[in-house]
Amino acid sequence: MEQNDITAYLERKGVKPTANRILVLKTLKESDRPMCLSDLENELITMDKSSIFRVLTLFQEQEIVHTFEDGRGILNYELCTSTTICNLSDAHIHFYCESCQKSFCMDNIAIPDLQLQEGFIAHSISFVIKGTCPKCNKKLNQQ
Amino acid sequence: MEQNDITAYLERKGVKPTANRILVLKTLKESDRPMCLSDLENELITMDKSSIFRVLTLFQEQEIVHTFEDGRGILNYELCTSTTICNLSDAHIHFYCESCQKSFCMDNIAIPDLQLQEGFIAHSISFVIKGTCPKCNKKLNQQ
DNA sequence: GAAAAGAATACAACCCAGTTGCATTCCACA
DNA sequence: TGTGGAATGCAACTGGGTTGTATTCTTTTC
Repeated sequence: MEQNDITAYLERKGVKPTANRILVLKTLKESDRPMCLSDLENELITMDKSSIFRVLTLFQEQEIVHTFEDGRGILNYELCTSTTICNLSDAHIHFYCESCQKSFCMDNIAIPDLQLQEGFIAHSISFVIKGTCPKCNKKLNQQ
Repeated sequence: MEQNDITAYLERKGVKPTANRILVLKTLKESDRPMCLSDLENELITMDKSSIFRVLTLFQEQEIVHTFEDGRGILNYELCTSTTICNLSDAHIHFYCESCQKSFCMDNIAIPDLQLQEGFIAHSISFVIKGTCPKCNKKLNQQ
């Protein structure tokens, strides 16, 4: 994605496109997997942790990213890919690899209708499967 | 549940039934909901946090309790109700109330078969629905 | 029944992800 | 070009979880 596109996208979302915000959005876009705060810290050595955090918080408010907890209880950030992705209806499942500590999107697994007990009202869901990813399974098998 | 039953249960699980361990197990048994470390801290003022933690760790190893993260990324402890509850096959969904910060078991909602992508191997699952519980919804409606 | 060995516990300190206060810098607009 | 508000960096804090270690308790052995 071009710098111009990123700028335009931020503006469309009502966010002033500062250098840092462009940087964070670009990094998230270029990553094929969700990232946590420390992932971004390691990637963006020019930015302070608190600045990254505030950008991510803003992005969340403007529904540019959404979050979920991986298997360790650590927040992961992921770009919203459509206007509706943040809604309950099309939330998706994440996979957390206990070997390499990375999170993956399981876009292809649909979450079935869940019939909650009387009185419970759902706002969001967080479905995480923990295990080992293909790469790590391969490595483990070779040993 | 009687003290004797608790003692016997611990012994059956290969755990020496010390006063603290009996206390923790009793507290968990008497709670109708999963508890986190600080819940137990507040309840068991005679016990140190680290002691509770070590008892819970031991209970986990002996499959007396299992854990899951609630919506805040905080570990919750819950008694294993059968010999198989800790397996992937009969894991269940939890509900986290964002209003009162309590976790609930949704025993009655079965988790459907999940077809993972090639190469991924699941060890455990953690499905949490966030929202508001019946009690809080009632309160909110009255306002 | 006392001493020795080992397990359980309390206390204190630490780790780390997340968060906040505040001073400084940047930038748009007058 | 000066000014006000937004954005940022730095430092410090919070809270859940965890660990090292000294002390206490329990069990074993003689």
